[in-house]
Amino acid sequence: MVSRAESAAATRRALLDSAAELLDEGGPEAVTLRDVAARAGVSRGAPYGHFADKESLLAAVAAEGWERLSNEIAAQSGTPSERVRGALAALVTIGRRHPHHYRRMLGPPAGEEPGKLISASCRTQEEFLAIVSELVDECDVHRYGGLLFTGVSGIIAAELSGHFETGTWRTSADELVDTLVTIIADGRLQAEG
Amino acid sequence: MVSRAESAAATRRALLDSAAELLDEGGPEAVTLRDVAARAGVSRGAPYGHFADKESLLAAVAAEGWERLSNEIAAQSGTPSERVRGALAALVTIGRRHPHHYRRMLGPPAGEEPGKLISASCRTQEEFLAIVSELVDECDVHRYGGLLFTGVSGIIAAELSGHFETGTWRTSADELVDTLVTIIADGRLQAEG
DNA sequence: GATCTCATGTGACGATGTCAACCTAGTGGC
DNA sequence: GCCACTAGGTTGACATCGTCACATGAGATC
Repeated sequence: MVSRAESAAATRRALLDSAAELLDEGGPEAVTLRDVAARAGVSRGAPYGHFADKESLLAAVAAEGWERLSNEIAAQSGTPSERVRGALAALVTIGRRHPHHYRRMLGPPAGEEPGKLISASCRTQEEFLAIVSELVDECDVHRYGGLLFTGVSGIIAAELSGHFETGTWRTSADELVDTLVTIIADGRLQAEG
Repeated sequence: MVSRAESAAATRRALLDSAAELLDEGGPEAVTLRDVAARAGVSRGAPYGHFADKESLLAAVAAEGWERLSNEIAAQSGTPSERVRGALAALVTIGRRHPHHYRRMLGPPAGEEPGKLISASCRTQEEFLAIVSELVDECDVHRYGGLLFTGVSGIIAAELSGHFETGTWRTSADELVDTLVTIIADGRLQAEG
């Protein structure tokens, strides 16, 4: 026997997991509220007891992606330079392993309560800034931190859209990420031994 | 009296324009094939005579966005540095004026014939690279050109998602774009007088 | 043990993408 | 100048989907 609260929490969790799976497997158009519910073992109407609508459910999934990235960033070790590279590598990895999830994270906040997704991304970015602050001058933390994060996001987004398979750039996303980090972190102001 | 070919071409154009308008006005979820057709003055089924499906129509709209950007890039004048900044400013402007259109352009190629969208973006990026090649060493053109383009894309994408309104980065998209361009074009290798 | 309270199940409705069949007005051959 | 042809356009129909109002039943509260 399970308490009603436990049962509800389990359902909510199952809905989030099912939605994330379907998103990973078939992209946004494969995420059907009906399929999500079915995979979670509940009926069509059950999700509405936990989420306002489909977009809110997907926003919650995206928010959890930010949480995971935040944890991975916090778990980095080594020199500041290594940790910055590691944090950005975690972002890159999420983008490659879960492209649809990644796009949801970086896309426009949807659903009711868009603030939830925004604040989740904020916490992650603050986590990243904390590492950057050990690497560059105080006055440059936000400028270079923001440039690193949003720049790498753009590079990976371009990769996911196939912009490196065409031969136009004649380079790889990895090389661009490395170039960006090197220019900012190592070349521009080598604040580390 | 109009020839059949002219009429068909006009219908196709009206469909593209209507789709672009609806996309601009209400975002992707507001783009209904029925509404597009109605605004274009034709019936529900008419679009299928010109596009394989809804995604293909939106891909064609996105491709036209790349074409316009390509023209704007080609129209830049001044020093190489000014033209690079102008080209990137054109990208920024599209993102701000037509955020939904912008996201479609940079998003994953959808619909049948994804190659159409890819090749359109390629042409635009080659146009950009042509300018960059006047600014940096030959061996760095693709690396720095790609970094500039994808980096600025990411900065603007972050802005469109509200990541600069939260105070986390404590800076603006404009400053990040300027910082990136300055570091690469002016600071790193000032190949221009 | 009676009642209450939610989480969930179910029926229904409107909207939408898509297709098949039909229609119609330019088009080309005689 | 007439006629069959053809491609673009219209209409009806269908499956699917998000969403809501209502019913239901099992835990929670007294």
